Order: sequence, then C-alpha cells, then structure tokens
Amino acid sequence: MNSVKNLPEKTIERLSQYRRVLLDCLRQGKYNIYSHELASLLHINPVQVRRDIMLIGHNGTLRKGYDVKRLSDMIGTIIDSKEGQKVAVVGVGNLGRAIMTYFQGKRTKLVIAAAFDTDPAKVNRVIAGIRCYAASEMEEVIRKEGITIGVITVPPDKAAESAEKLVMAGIRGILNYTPVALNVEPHAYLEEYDMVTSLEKVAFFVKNRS
Amino acid sequence: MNSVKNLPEKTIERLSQYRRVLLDCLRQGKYNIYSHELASLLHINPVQVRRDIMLIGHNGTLRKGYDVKRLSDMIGTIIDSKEGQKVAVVGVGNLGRAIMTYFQGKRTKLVIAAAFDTDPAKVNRVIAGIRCYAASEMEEVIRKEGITIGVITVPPDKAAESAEKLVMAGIRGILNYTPVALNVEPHAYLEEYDMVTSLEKVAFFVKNRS
DNA sequence: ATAACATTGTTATTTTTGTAACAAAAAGAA
DNA sequence: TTCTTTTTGTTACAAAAATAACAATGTTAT
Ligand SMILES: NC(=O)c1ccc[n+]([C@@H]2O[C@H](COP(=O)([O-])OP(=O)(O)OC[C@H]3O[C@@H](n4cnc5c(N)ncnc54)[C@H](O)[C@@H]3O)[C@@H](O)[C@H]2O)c1
Ligand SMILES: NC(=O)c1ccc[n+]([C@@H]2O[C@H](COP(=O)([O-])OP(=O)(O)OC[C@H]3O[C@@H](n4cnc5c(N)ncnc54)[C@H](O)[C@@H]3O)[C@@H](O)[C@H]2O)c1
Repeated sequence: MNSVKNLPEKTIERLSQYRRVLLDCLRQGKYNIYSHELASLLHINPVQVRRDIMLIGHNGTLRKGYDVKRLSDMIGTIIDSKEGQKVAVVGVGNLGRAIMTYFQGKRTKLVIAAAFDTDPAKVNRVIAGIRCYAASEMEEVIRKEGITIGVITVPPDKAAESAEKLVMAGIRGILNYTPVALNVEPHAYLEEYDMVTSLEKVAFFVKNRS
Repeated sequence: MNSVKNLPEKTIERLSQYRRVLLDCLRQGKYNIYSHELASLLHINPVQVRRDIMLIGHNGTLRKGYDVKRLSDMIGTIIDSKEGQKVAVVGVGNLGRAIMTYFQGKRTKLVIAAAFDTDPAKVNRVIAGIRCYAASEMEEVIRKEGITIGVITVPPDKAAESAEKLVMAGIRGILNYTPVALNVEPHAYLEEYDMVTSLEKVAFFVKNRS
C-alpha cells in the first residue's frame, strides 16, 4: 500500500517547508511556481520537489508549474488534521515564552491552547495570549481541552517528570527541547532537538571546510 | 580515503549527543559505559553506537565497554577545533536571549563572544554575560574577535540582510532560526531549523498513529 | 504546421544511512 | 583448564533517501 500514511519522514518535513514558502508566495501575489523555484528557495534538488509532490498525488501544469494555492491546500490535507490539534507548552521560561510568542496566529490547525509552570509568578497569568496553569493541573486541563501535543521547555532535571505527566494525561506527541533523552514510547511520538548539537555540527563543518 | 573529514553527517550529530551523555556520566561518577547503555539513552541501536565509535578510531574494552572520559575527549578531538571557535548571536529578542542564557558556560571550545541588535535599548548592554553591539559594528567586531559562526535570530524580514552582513564580515558558518531560507553558499556552511516544521511533523505522526 | 523548448511525472540508479550477523576476545564459572 | 557469557569491532546486507535519466506533453516561436 502506498497511501499518504506511508510518506517518508523527510518528505513530511519538506512538505511543511514547501507550505511555508507557498504561503509566502501567496502573500506576495505569486500564484504559480516551478519545481526548480521551490527547490532553490529551500536549497534542495528540483527532482526531489517533484517527487515529493508526486507522492502526495498532486498535479502541476506543464509549463506553468504548480498552482500555489492548490498545492498549499493539498499539503494541508496531508499534514493537518481536519479538526486541528491543540498544543501545550510545559515550562514558561526563556525558551517557552519565545515559542509561545512566536506561534501566536501562525497556524490555524495547530494552536497552543495552554502553558504550564510551577512558578507562582507565572501561574494563572496570560502570557502571549496563552493561559498559564499550575503544573499540577496538567492532567485535568489537557483532558478537558483535548490537547494532543506537548512541548517541553522545563529545566533539564524536570524534563523526565514533565514527560511522564504528559503521558499520564494522555498526550500523543512530544517535542522535547531539553538536552535530556526522554522515554515515552510507545505512549507518544517523540521528537527531540538540541541546539548545542546543531551548533557543534556547524562548528565541525566550518572547521573541515576546504 | 576514510579520514575523519569524511564522517557521515548523521554520525557527527550523534557524536555531539554521545558527548552530552558522557559528560553527564562523568558528573555522576560513571567511568565506563557499554554501547547498549549509550544507545538506550539516545533511543538508538547499539550497533550504530559501536559503528560510530569505530569510525572515529576509538577503542573500547571488552567486557568493560568504553572509557567515558577517553571517549568524550576523543569526540572532542573530532568535533572541536583546537583553538576553539567564537560564535555571535544576531538579534537579541526572545529567542536570541534564550540561546545566550542557555549557552553560558556549556562548552569551552564554543563560546558566544558577541551579540548584535539594532534596538538602542539593547546596544552596549551586557546580556547573559555577553556584550551586545550595534548591528552596524558587526563587521568590525567579528573580524577583531575572530568570530567564525553566526546564529541568526532577527525578525524574518531582517534575516537576509543579517546573513549578508555576516558573510561580508567573513563568517564561516551560520545557524539560522528564522523561517527564511538564506543564500550564503559558498561563503558559509548553513544549517537551518524551523520550529514550526518540527511541530507539524509531530502533529502529522500523531494524526497517523495506529 | 512544425520545430525547439521547458517543464512535469515517473522509473532507474546511486548514495547514504541503519541494521543484522558474527568472529574475536576477555572475564568469570565450573 | 575448559566452557559459557558478554561485549566489542567489522563486514555484509537492507532500507531509506537523494539524484539522474528520460519520456511525455503543452507552449511558444518560426
Ligand atoms: N534557552 C534556550 O535557548 C534553550 C536552548 C536549548 C535548550 N534549552 C532547554 O530548554 C529548557 C528551558 O530553557 P530556558 O532557557 O527556557 O529555561 P528557564 O529556566 O528560563 O525556564 C524553565 C521554566 O520551567 C519552569 N519549571 C520548572 N519546573 C517545572 C515543572 N516541573 N513543570 C513546569 N514548569 C517548570 C520554571 O519555572 C521556568 O519558568 C532547558 O532544559 C534548557 O536546557 C534551552
Ligand atoms: N521565538 C521563537 O521560539 C522562535 C522560534 C522559531 C523561530 N523564531 C524566529 O526567530 C526570530 C526571532 O524571534 P524572536 O521571537 O526572538 O523575535 P523578537 O522580535 O523577540 O527578536 C528580534 C530581535 O532582533 C532585533 N533586530 C531587528 N532587526 C535587526 C537587525 N537588522 N540586526 C540585528 N538585530 C535586529 C530586534 O531588535 C529584536 O531584539 C524570528 O525570525 C522568528 O521567526 C523564533
């Protein structure tokens, strides 16, 4: 079977990036785009763009390229859920707040619906338009609101317990920004990102350039 | 040729992660570690750990595993530069400040040596121990300090001009956190990361779970 | 009309990445 | 000692991802 559920992981990432570019195009009044344009905007190969687009079953027009609006909508049908999904941020510190600010109004289908912290100075306040609850209310709020995704931005030594609480609350996916590998399988899909690793990677390739 | 310069990109990423875990072990007084321990801490396969370690030419001890300190040092000789590298953060907003706070004292060979902003309220202040300069001083400061890596955290519409300035100043690598694809090749190595993509990826896999 | 061209869609091939399999060897048990 | 266990190092294999090749076809120019 070759359905949309079996799309390669890398294709999913690129679809998100294509849409970002496409939405930009729409804002600029550009209604058609060639595979090589999309490719060069994202520093990838045009063939890869065409292949990804083929995989999701979209059709371009010869000599006119892809219809920006249609393609962007098509990507939406693949990566968005119809009813949307709600996100919670756990840990309203520097990074948590930055993310909350950043996301406001970015995507209609993916909304940060709550934040959690233990600091009394933050609890029950509204930050970047998002209500901050006490960490102890996590399970209740997550269930009540139907939140499916958690973003973890607590101090490293609180990461494991936060993940556990999220899982207890029935969360289905976690995006972990702490430098602590979590153990939530098979309860939730896990994505981890460490900025130090990215920076060290850049440093390595800088060092070894010809 | 199979030198250290030709290590797979993914191996480089993992080396950074291994070291993070190893340094943690040292702090906890653990001086030896098995491939399967490292693997399970990072949710990967033990064979992959052994393979990566083989590729960098390190030797473990049968039945005792790897010497944590020696392996961590060995990884240092691969991914660090001897003299270290200096990093600049461009854009001292929510995210920039979060990164500056986060990095303080994390790595001895990779130091944030300067920050840049256009906001007079930030210029010439010291934030998280890092001096913030005016964006107009970028070229001068970067050359004087010998900064090789730039992290871009300015508003999206200023990203391209910031990258250009960095390149003008002779920067060798850029880590871009804005959702704008930059064009700096062949002057600098570029790594881009967009949080929306990560979150959309999590959302997709949550949606399509059995 | 017709030829030249540019662009998509798709299959084939190559490259990269990950996993399995297993020999070798050290440690400990019998 | 000899056998069993455990773990590394390495080669062989598999899977995933990226790229190349190219046919098909609409568009434009002549
Ligand atoms: N700042 C960065 O750029 C950056 C980058 C990469 C990773 N990180 C990681 O992200 C995490 C957060 O970084 P930060 O700079 O925002 O730290 P921070 O200290 O500014 O924020 C942490 C927040 O979590 C809250 N908190 C503590 N315990 C909690 C709990 N049990 N439940 C809920 N909230 C709790 C704290 O009150 C605080 O508001 C850290 O683990 C850090 O290592 C940060
Ligand atoms: N906040 C997040 O979690 C997050 C996540 C992903 C991506 N981003 C991206 O990172 C970037 C920064 O986000 P933020 O939330 O920190 O924004 P912000 O508005 O808080 O900060 C931007 C900073 O850049 C400064 N600046 C403006 N023009 C400049 C220039 N030409 N040179 C130097 N500095 C300049 C501003 O004065 C401000 O201090 C944005 O592009 C955003 O899209 C942010």
